[in-house]
Formats: sequence, C-alpha cells, structure tokens
Amino acid sequence: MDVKFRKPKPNRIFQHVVAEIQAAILDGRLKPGDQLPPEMKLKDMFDTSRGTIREALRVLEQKGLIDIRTGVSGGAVVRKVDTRQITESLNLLIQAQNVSFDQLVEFREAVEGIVAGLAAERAKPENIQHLRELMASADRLLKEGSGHWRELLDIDVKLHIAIAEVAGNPVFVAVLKMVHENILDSFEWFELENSHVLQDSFQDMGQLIRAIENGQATEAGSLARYHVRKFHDYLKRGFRNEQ
Amino acid sequence: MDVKFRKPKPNRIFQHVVAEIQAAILDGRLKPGDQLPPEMKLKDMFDTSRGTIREALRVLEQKGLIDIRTGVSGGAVVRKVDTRQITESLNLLIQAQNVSFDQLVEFREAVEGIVAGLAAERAKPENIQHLRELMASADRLLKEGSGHWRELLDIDVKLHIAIAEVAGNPVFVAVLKMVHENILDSFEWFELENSHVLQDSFQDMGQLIRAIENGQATEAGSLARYHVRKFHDYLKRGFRNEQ
DNA sequence: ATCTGTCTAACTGTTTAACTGTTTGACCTT
DNA sequence: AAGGTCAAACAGTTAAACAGTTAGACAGAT
Repeated sequence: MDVKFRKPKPNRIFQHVVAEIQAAILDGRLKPGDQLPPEMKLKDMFDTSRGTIREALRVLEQKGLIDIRTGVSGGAVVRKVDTRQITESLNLLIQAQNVSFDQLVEFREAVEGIVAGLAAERAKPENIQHLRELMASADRLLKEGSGHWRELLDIDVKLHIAIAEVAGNPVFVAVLKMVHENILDSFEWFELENSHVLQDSFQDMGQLIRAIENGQATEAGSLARYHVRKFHDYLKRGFRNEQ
Repeated sequence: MDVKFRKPKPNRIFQHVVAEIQAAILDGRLKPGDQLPPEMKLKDMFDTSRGTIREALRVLEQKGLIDIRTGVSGGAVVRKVDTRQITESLNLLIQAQNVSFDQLVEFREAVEGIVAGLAAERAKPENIQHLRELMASADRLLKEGSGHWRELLDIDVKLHIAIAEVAGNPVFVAVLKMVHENILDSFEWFELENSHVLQDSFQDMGQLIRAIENGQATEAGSLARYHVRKFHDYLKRGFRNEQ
C-alpha cells in the first residue's frame, strides 16, 4: 500500500492570520517600512477577534517580520528580514545544548579565518575606510588608558562583524553575531582594566586589516585565526598574566 | 560628560513571562517533556491575565521552546530545543531574498571543509564503522537503480551530519543541519531519477570517508569542498546534463 | 521665529468573563 | 478484550472595557 496519511492540520485561526500576513511580506505585497492596519481594522479584515489578531502579531514579531509600536502612528510595521532571528535561535540552541566554551571558540576560530579570507578577496575602498574608522576610534580610546575597556570591547566586536560584512555573506554574519553575543555574555570583563590585552588585540586587528586591504586572503585567514586563539588563551589564563 | 543614558525598556508583561519561563527551561529547572501548569494556573502564578499568558505562550512556542496541545492532559509541554527554529529563520531570509542560494552554498562549502578536516583528526573506529554502514546502505540502493533517489538523498544528508558529529562540535552540527534542511526544501528533486548524479556523489563520499579514516585532514577538507561545489554545480545546470 | 508645555487622540497593552472546540480517560456494553 | 459513550480538563476564541504610550496640534513664553 502506497497511501500516505497526513497528520491533521492544527485548527488555529491565529496561525492562518500569521500565514496570510507572512505570505504578503515574503511575496513583496508588503514591503519593509509598510504599516499594517491597526488591530481593530485587522480584526474586521480577517473577521476574527482582536485577541486572535494580537496572538498572530506576537508570532510575526517573534519571527522578525514586524515591529510593533505603541502610541499614535503605532501598530505593526513590516521589518526588513535580517539575520537577527537566526542569531537568536542559534543562541537558544547553543544555550540549551550546553555547548562548551572551547567548542564555541573552535567554531569561532574556523569561521573568522574563512571570513577574513573572503573579506580580503572582496574589500572595496569604502569597506577599508570603515574598518579604519573603527580602528581610529579604538586608538583614541587606547591612548586615554584602559579605563575605556567597555567601549573598546564594543569596537572590537564591531570590527569583527564589519569584517564579516565585507565578506558579504549574511549567513557568516549571523553565526558570528551569535558567537560574539555568547562570548560577551560569558565573562566578567572588568579585569580588562589595567591590562595590556586590549592593546595587544587591536595591534593584531591592525595587521589583519592591512592584510585584508592588500588582498592577502591566506594571510588574513591565518592572522584572524591566530588572533582568536591568542585572545581566548588570555581569557583562559586571566588578563593579568604577563609573559 | 561621561554619563550614558539607556534606551527605556519596553513595558510588556508578556515579555517578562516569556523571559521567566525561558530562563527556567535554559537553566534546567524545566526539562524536555515537563508539563507547564494550565493557563489558568499560570495566570495566578504570574498574577496577570490569561490573555497575557497566552501571548507569552505564543512567543515561547514560536521560539521552539514549548509545544501546546489541546484537550485533557493538554497545555504547554517543554520541547527539546532542536534545529527547527534556525532552519525556519534561515528559510525566511532565503524567501525574502536576503540570502542567495550561492551564499548558502558558499557557507556550506566552507563549513563542510572545516568539519571534514576535524573529523579526520578525531575519528575513532566506531565512527568510521557508522559512516561505512551508511555508505553500504547507499550502495545497496544504488545497485537497485535510481528509483530510490529519495532514500539516497536522506542517506547523503545523514552522512554529512554524521561527519559533522565525528568532528564533535555541536555548533558545526547545528549550522550544517540548518543548511541541509534548507537545501532539501529548495528543490524539486525528482529529476534525480534517471541521473548519474547520485552515483557520482556517493563515489565522492567514499573517497572522503577514506581520507577521514586515514587521518588526512587537509585531504578530507579539500574533498569535502570539491564535493559540495560539484554537487551544487549540478543543481544549477540540472541533473540531466552529461559531460 | 523658536522653543517649551499641555492636551488630545490614535493606537497598543492588559483584563475579565463567557462560550466553543479538542482530546483523554473512565466507565459501560458487547 | 475491544469498542462506544460521555464527562471533564484543558486550549482556542470572542467581546467589551479600561490603562498606558506616544505623536502631533496648539497655545504661550522668550
């Protein structure tokens, strides 16, 4: 017998509302920035209750398809689909699976190596310009001393993500954002104060950006991996350890 | 002035309910299979309205953290977090055309290359045994002709995931599942019938497994990348094209 | 003319109570 | 033991009301 029986479909009106609105967004009828009608209007359009509409909007919001605002001119606005949901759902998966820090670092090292190589192949002058601007910010803060470790950390992350964006593949960007969020959340970073590690780290980044600028893909990959490994060795040993 | 002002926090009770339940799941207080209290109980526990609880449950469901059932013994049950949400998130990006198929393949190629290299470094005899068993299944089906393309596709994916599991890093496993599930969903595969492509593909896999078994990390990485690229070239040109 | 303060209105966020639909399991019959 | 019926425990939906948020209009002060 070759007949397949299908699981009965769930009988939930709000899912139908989700599907309709999602389809309108994905097939281009609704574009980023477009405002959906207010809840009370949607309830009439779908001939359902306001509560059901609200539930559907919650799901669409969690899918990253809309933003919801309160107040005048409020309501649901269509969002440009971006990598945020991948990063969030990967984060949940990583947290639920108790992925070890070493495993995360291994993944990071591999991916940053690839991304740096691609960035070296694809960088345009305006990309390099942006990277240099971030580096210049970091240099200014470094000159003021390591009291600015919090901002310097932010810039470090911004640099890594910017390099991933130069590589031009959103999937790499999404996974690296996940990695960085997990790493940032995993440590108390105050020990960076009074430590040479950030100086050291930005020196590495400087070399990496030069390699990218010079189109040296293999060199950039190596430098990126070296940088990641070194930084995480510091994390393990503590920032105060001097050679 | 060194004072930083923070963006006001959204004032939504349901998000607080989401956060509390999510935290209980992620820190292990709630385990897969555990039943949450009924809505009416949760409303008392959180001292909020039933509607607000429902909205929170919608969000948790969309995050893949719970399943909700109707009827006696119904209610929200904690789910084992799996790759379903990351797959869906990536799928939305693809449908919104913010990730191209080429970008997905580029990501896949890079990651499969890394994973194959790690697997070659880490394979144990029982791992190789498992890979060989999957290959033996494929060989049997190949001998029966290409009418079994559906099962053969499944085995191909299983092989790739098994190699990732030999590499032993759950992050790589997760992202590869995400990729494979989207690739599987992106095509009508029936053209594989009457095509040599699967035979060809499993021949590549055989070589890859040998390289892994022999601990040849660089070779395994190259073979994996070559295999991915070749397969996707077939996808682009159509499976019937003969050289 | 520009800025500040106040108020209104347009929306979302939440609450409550009621009804409807789904499903499991207890119990009875064959 | 198997099948049917029914009740109860739940989720799904609805409607109406009130509370909170926010943009913009308007008036007054500088």
